[in-house]
Amino acid sequence: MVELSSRYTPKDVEERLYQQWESQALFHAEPDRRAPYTIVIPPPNVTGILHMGHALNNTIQDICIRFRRMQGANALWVPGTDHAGIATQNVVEKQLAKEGLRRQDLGREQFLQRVWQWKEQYGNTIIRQLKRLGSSCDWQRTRFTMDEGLSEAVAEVFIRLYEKGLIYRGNYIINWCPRCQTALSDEEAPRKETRGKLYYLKYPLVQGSGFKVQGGPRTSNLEPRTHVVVATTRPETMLGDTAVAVHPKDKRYKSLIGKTAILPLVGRELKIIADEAVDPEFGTGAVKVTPAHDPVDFQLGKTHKLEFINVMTDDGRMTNVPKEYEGLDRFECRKRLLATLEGQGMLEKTADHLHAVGHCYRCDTVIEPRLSLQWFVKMKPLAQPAIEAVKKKRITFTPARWTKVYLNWMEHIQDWCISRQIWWGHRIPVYYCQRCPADRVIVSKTPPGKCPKCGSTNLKQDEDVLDTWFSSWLWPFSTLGWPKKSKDLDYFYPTDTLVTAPEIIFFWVARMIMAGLFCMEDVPFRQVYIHGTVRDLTGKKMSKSLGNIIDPLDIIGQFGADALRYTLVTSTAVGTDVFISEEKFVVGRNFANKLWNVTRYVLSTVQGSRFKVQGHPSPFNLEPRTLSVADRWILSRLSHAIAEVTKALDRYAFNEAAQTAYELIWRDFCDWYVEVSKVRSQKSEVQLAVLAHVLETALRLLHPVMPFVTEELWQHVKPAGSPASIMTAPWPKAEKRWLDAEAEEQFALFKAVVTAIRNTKAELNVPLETKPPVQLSTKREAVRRFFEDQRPFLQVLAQVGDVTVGEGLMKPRDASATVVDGIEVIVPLSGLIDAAKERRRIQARVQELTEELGRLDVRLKDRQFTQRAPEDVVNQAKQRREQVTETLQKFTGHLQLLESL
RNA sequence: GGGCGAUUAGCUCAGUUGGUCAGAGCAGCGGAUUUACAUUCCGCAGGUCCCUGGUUCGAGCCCAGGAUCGCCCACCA
Repeated sequence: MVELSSRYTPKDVEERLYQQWESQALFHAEPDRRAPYTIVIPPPNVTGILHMGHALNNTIQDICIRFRRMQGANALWVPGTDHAGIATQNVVEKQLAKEGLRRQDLGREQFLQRVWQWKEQYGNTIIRQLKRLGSSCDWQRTRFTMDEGLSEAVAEVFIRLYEKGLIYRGNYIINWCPRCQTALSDEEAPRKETRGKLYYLKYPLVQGSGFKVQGGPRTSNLEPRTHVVVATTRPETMLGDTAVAVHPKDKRYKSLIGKTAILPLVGRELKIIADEAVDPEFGTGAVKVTPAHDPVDFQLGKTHKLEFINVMTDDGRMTNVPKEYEGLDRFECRKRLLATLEGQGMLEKTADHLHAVGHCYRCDTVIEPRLSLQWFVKMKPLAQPAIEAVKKKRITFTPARWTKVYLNWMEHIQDWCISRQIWWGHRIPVYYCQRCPADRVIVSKTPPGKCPKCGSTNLKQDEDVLDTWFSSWLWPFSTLGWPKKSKDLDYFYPTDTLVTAPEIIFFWVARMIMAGLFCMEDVPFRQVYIHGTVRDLTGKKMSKSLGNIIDPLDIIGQFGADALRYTLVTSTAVGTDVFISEEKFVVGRNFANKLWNVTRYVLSTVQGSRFKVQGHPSPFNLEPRTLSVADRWILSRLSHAIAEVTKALDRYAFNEAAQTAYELIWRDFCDWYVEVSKVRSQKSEVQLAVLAHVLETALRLLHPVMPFVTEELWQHVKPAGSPASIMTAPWPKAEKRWLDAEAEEQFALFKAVVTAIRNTKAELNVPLETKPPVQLSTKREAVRRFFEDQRPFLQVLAQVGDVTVGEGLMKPRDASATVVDGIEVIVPLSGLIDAAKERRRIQARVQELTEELGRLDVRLKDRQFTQRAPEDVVNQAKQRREQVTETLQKFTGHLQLLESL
């Protein structure tokens, strides 16, 4: 606890607190008698640094967990990182490259040592940043997907799946990244709309295959057909073509079926086959078939027993091709090949073509679909129960629309390629006996001593490692001890809430559900909240390549983590995207500052009184009779706010929760209650109690959103017998007995009258210190009595002199009168304003404005300006012109009024 | 080719089941400085709630159609 200075300095407060929180293990949770509440943190990539997406994600989770913790739940939030196989390996390889080394130079073992070294040194960055953000994770439980226990879980689930026949190895077309030189799952190879070309290639027909065409491509109409034209976006793959396919019902090609074409440049004979898979509408209706490099062609190859010719190496160079192309990069080969074909007149035409091309999600290299021997997980049997679980609402999505997205993906799920040709990761627990046939595999958690079949000790482990997600999908239970039995697992599983971004639904959410049901026979969590994407003000996703990143750590440095959290959370309605700019964080900072200062004020009023703010009894029992209307009003507002914030947090409406707390604290408490309180006798213990109580409660109410400032301030105002930290203080209860419709109505009336008087004074530029007498006229007797009571408050808040309350009061000729809620507010004006002085002031201002208007007019009439200057500059000038005109009119009105006085 | 979301004040956005919902913040403008807070206070917003129909006593809010923008999914080479 520190002395509260006049300036709020989030940096100092936050720095101190977050280190305290960490060392005191305040967020540690063990199974006990309380109801558990568990939240699953998406383990961030170990190479990652905190970006806005993380900041939003973790702020939301932290709000949830702090909210539940205060509600008395045994709240557990297990933090950690995943090993991010490809990304981490890339990082370390880059490091090596600076030393002129490749990973192969070190060898597998040494390379892995380097990666571990790197992990020890840098892998903690994001964890540290999450702490700085205020995340109240159980840091003692921090896990890493390569930890011993989690690794065991990976091997265990591999074996279980294998034994159930759900893991298999086979040659299929997979997504290959030639840069990372590994296979990728479909999810890791997102498709991007790409402007490409569609090349129309002529494949000559073997003599005797030619014939007259009926309505084929126009060029060959009525001529003896000498060739068939195929269209392709990846011409280089033609070197691996082993057939040409057409649709069986396509009249244009009917008589070509069974004939033979010649592959240009190579000279290979290609059978012309018929298959329903061919779309007669696309291209020429004839398609080249490259079974080793395209998923559809692969299928064709299988059905028609074609040859599979792989024409590319692991790094995307050509192989098994004519000499002049051997060893060329795939795109270089494409260029040269097209040039040659064109020279030979074999390139019929080139058309622009928009298509979706897979890109590596780690390095953005264009994916090469390629035939390769890999391990796969059979997904359909795993997906079925996962679909059921969601359909039966054992898991619910918020917003609900994501349910459909999830179900749609699950229903069309493809098998999952899980082997990766990298070194950093969980090595596949499979061994091959060198003496037995190659397809004989031994699946084992630990290296088997000898082949169970032939007894040979010459065994070799599979070289590949597993997809990182193959360990992440076990996170909800592997972090709690699975496959071992544990108290934690019994107590905390299934967990309650998962908070994540939409792009993670397929990668992780869906797979966790499948893994949970498979391994634990229960869902891993009950609610999934999908928040939005963080975007800049133009709606673009924040990304390094666009250069529109706002660094959360930067914001924390400038405005504080509380400000960051507040602004992020108020900028997003349930499940909508978050649009932010740097200025928006000022709002959060100002709010923290406001809290700081109002606390200072409350503490200062108490000083010297018998009332003790810190340690005052709570819940306090006040006699309703002793409360003023303002007291009753603010207590009522407080109760409403508590109910609303609680309800909002229950339904993930974080923006509404934050907004409600903001309105209560700033608009109601600071702007009105505190101001009113200044009028009353400082010795009023009732008032001091209300001030302290409302402030203290509001701090608790806001704590999940702004943990640092609320913790610090709460230490100064907490009631006797409170816990050491606001984090474990009870969540505020909405006291029904404080709900007070009458007080709310009366105080609203009071505010309306004050505002009306302020308006009148402001309109006429009555100096603040001038206190005009005011008459309030109304027929309602109760209202008259009320204002009689409120006279002193009215005088201070509206800065007025005598207040006359009556019925049917006469309005003097030179008085201003406004009616609010049936009350006529009469402010006599004569003698209030030094008319001459005011007239001079206004005239001077009018002159200034007139001159400015003149300048603007000249400018706007200048064609050079209006036509050549940037549009927004011109618009700005126009806008300014309107403003000036408006202001001038206002002043003219004032002048007229002054004349009439 | 499917699916989803958005369209409300100059800007960024709220508006839970249709009836004080036409709002907030920022920007702008006019004013205030012996103040808990200038990271402040007071006052000022007339915006066809994208368009067109429909349901209803009544619609930003429900329905149908359309427009614009954005996102996701899909093996048309």
